[in-house]
Amino acid sequence: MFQVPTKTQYAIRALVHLVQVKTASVASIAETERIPFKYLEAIFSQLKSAGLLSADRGRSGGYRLAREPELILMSDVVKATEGDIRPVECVDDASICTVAEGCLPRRFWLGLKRTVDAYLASVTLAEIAEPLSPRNRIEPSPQLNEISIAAKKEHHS
Amino acid sequence: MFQVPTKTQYAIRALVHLVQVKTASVASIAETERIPFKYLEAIFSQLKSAGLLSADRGRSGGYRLAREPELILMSDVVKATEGDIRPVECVDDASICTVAEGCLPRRFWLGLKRTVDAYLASVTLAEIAEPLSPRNRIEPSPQLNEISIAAKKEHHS
DNA sequence: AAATATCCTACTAAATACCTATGAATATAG
DNA sequence: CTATATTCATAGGTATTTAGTAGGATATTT
Repeated sequence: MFQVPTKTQYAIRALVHLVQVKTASVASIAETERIPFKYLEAIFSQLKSAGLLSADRGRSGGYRLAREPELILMSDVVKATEGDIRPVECVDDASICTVAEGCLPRRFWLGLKRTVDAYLASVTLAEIAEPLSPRNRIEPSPQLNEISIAAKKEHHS
Repeated sequence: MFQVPTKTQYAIRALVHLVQVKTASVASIAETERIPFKYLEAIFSQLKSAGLLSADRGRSGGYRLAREPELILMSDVVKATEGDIRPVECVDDASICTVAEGCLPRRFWLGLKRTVDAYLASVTLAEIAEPLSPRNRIEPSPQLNEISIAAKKEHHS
């Protein structure tokens, strides 16, 4: 479950590359990142449509980030390569939920969606692309979880 | 992304049913829950292997929960129907990560996995199967998120 | 004009999700 | 003890999604 498609993994690798290199052609990125050229071309097309990349055609053209990596959330990236996060159909369209039972399952799935969304939106491309210094923080998630669990326990008693 | 397979959705619906009915045959559950009979049979086989269900063969046999619904976590269910949560190969096997760059992406995916795991483990089957009273709480996730986001902001400043 | 890019459309291949079929093993009710 | 109702085991089969290819048109710089 929750296997992240290679498409999205490729997208992230390529974006990280672009953070460091500023601007590059699909061909060069595909080569150094070992990503199938034509596939990456298609992926970049999507990322551009989503407003994450800008492109210049022609000789010495190439792709570059459309805005600062600090302003690119990982949720933006995921939303660009795959669609919206929709764990179950009925989270959009409640009318499907004709099985009665007040649909607590639905609320469960909604909660999952919110949780994932929140996590993805809590990390920026800049954080992921940070130069490989031995002590870089970016520990948003472990703490996030500790807190969540603690909060849950509290609420329960 | 994160489309939850119908298999898991079926599993949950069927388990909820079993919470209320105590014991039932696959056929009866399949009919009332509108789940393909043979498919549900296969799913129950998995759930039994995972230790979530017990079964009695023969004429008035059927399935029942192997333990109290309060002790069945949704993470157990998901783990039973699909495997472990493995957003990216390298979260298990770090040796794949030969692309250098200290692999901050890997930490990002790990964080996602932890977040999802924590959420799934924070809800029990009992909570989802609660009788349909107008005011049943079970708001673990919305609050959980508010807190998380608040905490994140705090941490940021 | 030649070279090097992005861009566009269509296709194939592999994997996965979803479901069906057949029948054996087992227990119970009558 | 036999008919029946159940779980259990194995082997398919179809449809959808994911992953990747192919070929070329279009734009821009040198």
